[in-house]
Amino acid sequence: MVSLKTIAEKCGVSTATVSKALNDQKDISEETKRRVRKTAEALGYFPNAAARALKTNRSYNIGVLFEEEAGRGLTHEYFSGVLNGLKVEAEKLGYDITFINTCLEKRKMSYYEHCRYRNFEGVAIVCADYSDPDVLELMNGDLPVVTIDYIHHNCTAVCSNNIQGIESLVKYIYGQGHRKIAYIHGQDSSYVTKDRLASFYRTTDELGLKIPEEYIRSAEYLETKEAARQTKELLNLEEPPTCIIYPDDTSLIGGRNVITELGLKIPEDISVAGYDGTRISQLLHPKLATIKQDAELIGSEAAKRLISAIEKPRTTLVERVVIEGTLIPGQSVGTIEN
Amino acid sequence: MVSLKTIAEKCGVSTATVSKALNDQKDISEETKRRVRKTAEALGYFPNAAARALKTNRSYNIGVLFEEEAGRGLTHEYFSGVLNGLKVEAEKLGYDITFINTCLEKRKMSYYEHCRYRNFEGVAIVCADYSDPDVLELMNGDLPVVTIDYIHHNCTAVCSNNIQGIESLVKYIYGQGHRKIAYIHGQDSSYVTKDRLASFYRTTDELGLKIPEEYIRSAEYLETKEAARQTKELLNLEEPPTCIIYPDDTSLIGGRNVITELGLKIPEDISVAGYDGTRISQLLHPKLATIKQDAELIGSEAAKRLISAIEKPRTTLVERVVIEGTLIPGQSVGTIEN
DNA sequence: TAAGAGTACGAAAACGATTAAGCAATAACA
DNA sequence: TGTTATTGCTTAATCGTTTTCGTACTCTTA
Repeated sequence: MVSLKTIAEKCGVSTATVSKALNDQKDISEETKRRVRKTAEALGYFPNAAARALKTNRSYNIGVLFEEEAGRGLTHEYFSGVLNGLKVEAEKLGYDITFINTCLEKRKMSYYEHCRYRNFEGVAIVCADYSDPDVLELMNGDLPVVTIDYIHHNCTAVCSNNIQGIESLVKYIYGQGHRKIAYIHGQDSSYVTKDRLASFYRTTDELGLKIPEEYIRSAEYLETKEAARQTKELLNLEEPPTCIIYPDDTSLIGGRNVITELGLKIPEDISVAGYDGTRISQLLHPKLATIKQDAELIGSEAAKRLISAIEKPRTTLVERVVIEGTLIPGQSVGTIEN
Repeated sequence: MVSLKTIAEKCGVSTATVSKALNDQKDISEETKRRVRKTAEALGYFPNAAARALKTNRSYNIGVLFEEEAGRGLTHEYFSGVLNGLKVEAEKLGYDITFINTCLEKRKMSYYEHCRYRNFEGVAIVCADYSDPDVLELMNGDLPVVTIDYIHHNCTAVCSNNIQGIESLVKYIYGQGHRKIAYIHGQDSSYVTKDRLASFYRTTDELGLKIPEEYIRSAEYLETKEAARQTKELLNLEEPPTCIIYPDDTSLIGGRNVITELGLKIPEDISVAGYDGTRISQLLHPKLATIKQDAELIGSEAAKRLISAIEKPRTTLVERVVIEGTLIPGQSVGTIEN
C-alpha cells in the first residue's frame, strides 16, 4: 500500500511535508508541492479514510436508517425516492452513505452504537419503527439527526405536507362539483395518517360539506384487498359517494378493479383519487387524480439540512421543513353539475 | 470518548490486556476478562471502526455501485429489489453497505479509488454503465467484485436466467394455443436483451413457429409510449398477432392502454405478456402473465458469493450463478383452439 | 532443586494520517 | 550590523486499536 511515507521517501522529505503539500497548506513551497503531487500521482497514491478518520474524527460518512415496515424494503417507491434524493445530494456535498443496521460483525448492537462505531457524522432516518426504543436512543443521541415524515423534538424533520396535500385534493374534487366524497384512509398511528384525516375533516367542514360517518373508512397503505372491500361497501350504500379518495395510488388499484368488474366506468360513473403520484398512476387510463409527493426533493432537502448541521453545528437550527405536494388532476375525477 | 485506555486505567491493566479480554483471547484469565467486560459495559465502551480498520486492514464494509441509467435511480423496482436482498444478506453476515460514488469530499475520484479510500473489502455492481472505463477499472481491480446481470471474465456474476425465462413464457403461450406471437423487446445492447431475443428465436424455432419479421419490434424498457406505438402498429397488421410479449410489465401498460382504447379486451381479443413480475402486474385485472425475477434472491446470492470471496479468497471460484425466473400465468393470455 | 512448561500480563511498535511546536536559513528593517 | 519576520521544512505526538515479543511468576517433573 502506498502511503504518505512512500511518497516522502521518494521525494526525500518528511511525511508531514507530504501531508501538507497534498492538503495545500501554505507553509510548503510551490516547488515542493508540485514535486509531491507528481510522485503521489505517479505512485497511484490515495489517502486512507480510516487513518484520516481516526486522526481528525471526521468520517464524511452519514448513516441511513431504512427499516421499511410494510415488507417492501427498498422497493417502496416513495421511500426509495427519498433515499435516492438523499444519496445524490449527499454525494454532491462530499459525503458517503451507509445503511445503519443492528448486527454488524455478527454482534448485536443498537443503532446508536453502530453509528458511534462507524463514526457516522450524522443520521438520516428515512423510515423506521418509531416505537422501537433503539430508534429513540438514536434520536436522543448526540449526533445530528434528520427524520423524514416524523417529528421529534430535537431532530430536524423534513415532511411531506399532507395537510396541504389532502386539502388541495379535496378542493379540486369539490371544484369538479362533487359533494359526496368518501375517504378511505390508511390505517396506522403515524403523523401522516393523522394529518391527512384531520385535513380531510377540516377541509370538508370549511367547504360546508356534511360527510356521513360511513364515508370515512379505514384500510391499509399499499394494500389492494382491503381497499377493494371498502369500495364495494361504499358502492352498495343507499346513497353512494360520487368520488372516493384512497390511501394511495397503489391501494386505489384495488378499488379500480372492483369498479371495473361492476361494469362502472371511471370517471363517468364514479370518480377516484389517490395519493403519492406514483409512476404507475400516470400510466393507467384514465390517469389518476393524485397528489405527487416530491420524494427526491424531500431526500435532497434532508441531506442538505443534515450536512449543514454537521458542518455548522452552531448556526444550524432544529427545523421543520415542509415540502408541498403537487396536485395532479389526471382524468379520474369527473365533473358534476350542481 | 471512552477507549481501551479509559477501561485500562479503570481496571488497572494495560490496553493490550483490555483488547485481548474483549476479543476473548486465551491468554487472559477469566477473572480479568470478567472485570474488563464489566467496566467496558459500564462505561458504554464501543470499539472504533476506523482504528480497527487501520490496524487490521479489515473494514467489514462493502461498496455498492448503483448507477441506474433509466433515470429512476433507487426507485427502479427490479434493481432496488436486488439491492434490498443484498443489504439484508450482507447485514446478516456482518457487513455494512456503502454506496460507491465518484466525488467524495468534493474531489473527483474513480470508483476504484473510492473503494481503496474507504477500504471496501468487496464490491457489488448492481447497475452501472459498463462502457464506462471507470467501471472496467473497478472490475479489473484487485478487489472481489460481483456483478448483477452482467458477465465479466474475472468477476463472479449473478444473473437472472433470461433464456429460460423467455423460453417458459413462450412455451406457456404456445401451450395456450397461440401461434402468432409478437415480441416487442427492449432496446439496448445488454446481455439481458440479447439473451431474451436469442431465446425467443430459439424457442419459436424449436416449436416450429414461423415468426414474421414484422412481429419482432424494438421499444424501450419501462417506457410506455414506444410500447403503445408498436402495439398499434402490430394490431394494424394485415395478420395481427394473437399475443404480444412486452419488454417488461411497465411498458406493457402502454400497450394495454392502446388495446383498451380500441375497444379490445384482454385476453378475449388479444393476449399480452410482460416480464419482471412487478407488484403492479398482479394488481391489475386481468393479472398479467409474466416472468417473475426473484430480485431479492439475486441480491442475497450476490452478497453470499461476494462475502465468501472476501473471507475465503483461496477457495472461492469466479462463478456464474443463474437464478431462474418463475412463470406467473396470470389471466392475460387466453386459450385458442387450433 | 534445577530445568522446563504453562499462565497471565505488559511494553512497545505499528497501521496512515494530521498538526502543534520548533528550528534553521533567509529576508527585511532600523 | 544586529534584531526581527518570514519561509519552508522536520520532529514528534497523537488518534484507538491490534499484535508480537518479552517477562515474571507458578507449577511440574525428573
